[in-house]
Amino acid sequence: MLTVRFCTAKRFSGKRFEALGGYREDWMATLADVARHAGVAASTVSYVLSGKRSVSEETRERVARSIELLGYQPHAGARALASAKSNVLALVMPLRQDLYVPVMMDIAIAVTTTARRFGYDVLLLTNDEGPEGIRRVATTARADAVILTDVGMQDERIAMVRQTGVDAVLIGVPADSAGLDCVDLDFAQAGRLCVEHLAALGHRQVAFVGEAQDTYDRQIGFAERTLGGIREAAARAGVSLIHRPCGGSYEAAAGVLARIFEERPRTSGLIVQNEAVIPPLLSLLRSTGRIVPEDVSIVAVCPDPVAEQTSPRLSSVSLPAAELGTRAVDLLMRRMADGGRDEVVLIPPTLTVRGSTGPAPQRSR
Amino acid sequence: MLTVRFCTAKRFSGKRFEALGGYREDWMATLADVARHAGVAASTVSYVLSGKRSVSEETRERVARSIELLGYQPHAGARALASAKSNVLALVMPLRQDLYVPVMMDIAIAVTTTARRFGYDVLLLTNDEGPEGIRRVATTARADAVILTDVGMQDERIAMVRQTGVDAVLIGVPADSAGLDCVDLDFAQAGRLCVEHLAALGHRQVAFVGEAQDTYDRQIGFAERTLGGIREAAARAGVSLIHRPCGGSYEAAAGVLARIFEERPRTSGLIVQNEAVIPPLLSLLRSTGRIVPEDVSIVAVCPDPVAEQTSPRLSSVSLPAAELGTRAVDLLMRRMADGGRDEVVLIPPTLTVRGSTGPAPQRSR
DNA sequence: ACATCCTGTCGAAGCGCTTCGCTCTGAGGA
DNA sequence: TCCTCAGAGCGAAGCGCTTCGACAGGATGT
Repeated sequence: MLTVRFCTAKRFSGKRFEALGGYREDWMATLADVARHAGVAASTVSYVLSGKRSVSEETRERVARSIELLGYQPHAGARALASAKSNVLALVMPLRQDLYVPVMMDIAIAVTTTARRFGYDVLLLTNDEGPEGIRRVATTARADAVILTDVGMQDERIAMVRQTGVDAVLIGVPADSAGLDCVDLDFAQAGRLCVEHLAALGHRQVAFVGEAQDTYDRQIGFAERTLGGIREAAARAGVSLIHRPCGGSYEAAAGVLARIFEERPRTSGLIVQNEAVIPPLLSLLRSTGRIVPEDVSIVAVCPDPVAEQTSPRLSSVSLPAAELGTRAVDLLMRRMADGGRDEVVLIPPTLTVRGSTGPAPQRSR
Repeated sequence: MLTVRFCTAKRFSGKRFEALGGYREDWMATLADVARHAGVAASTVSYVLSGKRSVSEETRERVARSIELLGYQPHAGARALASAKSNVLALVMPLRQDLYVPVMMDIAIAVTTTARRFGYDVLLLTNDEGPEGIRRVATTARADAVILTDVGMQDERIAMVRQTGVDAVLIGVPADSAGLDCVDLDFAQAGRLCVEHLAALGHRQVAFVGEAQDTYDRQIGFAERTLGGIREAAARAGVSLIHRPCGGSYEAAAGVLARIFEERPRTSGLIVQNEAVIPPLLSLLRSTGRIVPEDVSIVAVCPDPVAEQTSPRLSSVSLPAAELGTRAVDLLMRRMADGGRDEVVLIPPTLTVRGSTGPAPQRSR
């Protein structure tokens, strides 16, 4: 086998370096070195690498051997400069770190691994740079495209995307999605599924423990859509519904829960969206003597692992975070290749029945 | 005010472009354009930007105006090529996504925002590329340095760091840290604090509910060190200790807890490290009729927000995830500037007493 | 008075890669 | 037989920026 002889992070080569003083242990082969070693022109090596022109089988192999032997790796910056493509995409993470952390994490990981499959690397942007981060990354050609997460109905980042004309895919759907590619779970349908499931089990009084109030204030799309779907299905199924936003703390959950049963003691079905609330909620129900699912049924909208980590396991509509990330990258790649379809991809939700839902208790209770 | 006239993500300029056909709405100013507009040499503009040579106040202002007017942004790739510095650092995320997700997230966010302050962007690497990802990113000059998280006592990525000679900082401390900069919470001390706190409250039988068994199998540093600290302090304080690894699921927690009280019914103090276990644990204690802290005291090693989201709030040694990220970047910047000090920075832990710990119950119980 | 040192600026070379246009061969069609 | 054309390879120009050496001219030291 041939072995890599030199391969280090510091690149030293070229005239500038040789003029400076010569040999170094840590030396990086350049395309020119490969060409020289293989006895061909630099352009030929480039064509071998890119496949953009045909190269005879023979030279291709010779070049490949030289590449291997010299441990050649193309310089990303030089490539970006010459080809006007950085092969990097930027992932913009949400404003608040407190919310749906596991979801964001899954998205980030899925985006990164999927991007790699297409030869792209992922640059992480936090929102403390604001929309300017998008401009910066786009105009300095640090990234070729961006993926936005945690998209609000009105999102200032969208204006920046439009202004710079950078290719983008949103995870989440804004009010005006004209000219944009978006992907999201069909939260309205998710909401409907929850209600229909409870209704089918005979529950007539349902409470929706939603996201924190400020999520609604900021008009984050998925929260509004879920609520919409729930309301619609409740009306259709003749289920009486109350909606209570709820922060992630134990106290918030306690307050909300108390108020729900105070106002409507007959409440037998709970729909939960804010995953942080789930542990407190279960704990509170238990300590107030309500058995799940005999007395109260719970259905959640959350990632499957979360639903499976409680006791009893939660019936839930799963939030396929990884799929969102993967699909976003797919859309982005297609957009960069063929141009955008300005498509809104809504992933159809599925409800998995686990141990937290059962028939509504008899009236005689 | 002067306004930016052209500013888009697509860059079109230079001879290659003009030869190709001329004017486009979306046009990007280059350094040469700025120079021409300001009536100076390109190098002068460069020096204005970098400050590496003195430029008269007058020309500096003229150049600044031109930059503003043309909406000039330097091309990252060109910079990287010419200066042999990408101004990017790579953050390598852990193998498993299941563990300490909020911690990783905080680290990622802290690293990103801190890096920005130094003019660096952050590239996200997942471990499914393995150590090769580090090589790739280093040898293609996509990143100037790397930050490793979730470092094991024996970590194959370290060999790659040594081999490529890329600047690196580890979050976590490996068995052999020679030639490396590391930063971590002083987990041994954290463990000691937990034991000492319980001992001071009179607890004589303590159980350590640790990380999942495979975390110990993989010899992740922090898990071993915590255990070490706990053992040492227990021996010193005359506290009798058992250690039970515990996965994150409800069932695992139930099993471990049951076994603990079976083996040693007098157990009155619990130390918890795996934050996923906390909600199930509290829930189980309640349902088996043990009151916290009257019957059982709990002290956790976890991020403050986690400790504050339960009822009762947990006395805990805080895991300063954000600080780890910030410090890692600081170390890295210093390393790139002055060379490495090969330093292991251990952040001194602090224990915050909250509602979950109290005096040990009387023997007569 | 001279050699010497800054300061501020310029021009040119260079970073490592892609891509365009050209040349040369040999095969195939008319 | 002549022309065409695809295949294979080369050379050079170019991407947009940094940096080195040079140089003009004024200030400084002796």
